[in-house]
Amino acid sequence: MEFSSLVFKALSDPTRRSMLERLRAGDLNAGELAEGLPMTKASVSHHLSLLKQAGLVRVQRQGQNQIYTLDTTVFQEAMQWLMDFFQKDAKPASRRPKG
Amino acid sequence: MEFSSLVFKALSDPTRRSMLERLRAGDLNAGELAEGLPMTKASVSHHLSLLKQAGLVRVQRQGQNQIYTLDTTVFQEAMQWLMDFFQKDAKPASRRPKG
DNA sequence: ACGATATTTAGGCAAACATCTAAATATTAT
DNA sequence: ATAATATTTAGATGTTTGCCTAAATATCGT
Repeated sequence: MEFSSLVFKALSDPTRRSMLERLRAGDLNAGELAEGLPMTKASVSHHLSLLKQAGLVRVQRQGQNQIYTLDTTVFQEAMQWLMDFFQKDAKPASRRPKG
Repeated sequence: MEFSSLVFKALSDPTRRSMLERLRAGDLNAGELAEGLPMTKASVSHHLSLLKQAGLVRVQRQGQNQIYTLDTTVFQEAMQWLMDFFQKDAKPASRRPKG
């Protein structure tokens, strides 16, 4: 699946957005991310997998825990796509390193 | 469905993103938006309906045609949500560069 | 009003999604 | 090696999505 589709699809679910928002305050492991959510840890794991696929989070094992961290690079790319809609004439898409 | 979910879900489909990108160059009617797309006009209409629901486009009849226009307000709101992930106001993430 | 054109709505179908339970994997402690 | 803990993966199920064809609606030109 296309990269942008993966990202926006990942962002289209309220559970996943809530997870991302909680990660703003600092890294959390899978169990912590599952706390307070009205679903099983298996389901949370599935959501995390989608966020990871989209590149919105990175994960790193620390003992028995998997620690999730925001990866803001992709946020920036999504933002850039949206921002382009405010430039009147430019041709769309085609991510390039700003030049 | 939640507003943000509607918006990101609308953006998560490549056909719909392509439509939005084409609308950047100027308003188009449904038929023009359907041109070159590998699907029926009925399917295009369905996509347009989702974009409209998300508030990403406005529509206005002109004779037999329905003219679609970008509505950048919602783009701005989505962008704001993404942008908040770069504000350092929250407690800084405890990230180790590598281990 | 009638027929042509533009577009949407309705009904149906296969694929994808969100969720669950159960089982598997990875790590730590004994 | 075994048990306990943390997390993911697999399999199942109901819902949603994206597409189609066929039918309905809206407008225009005659």
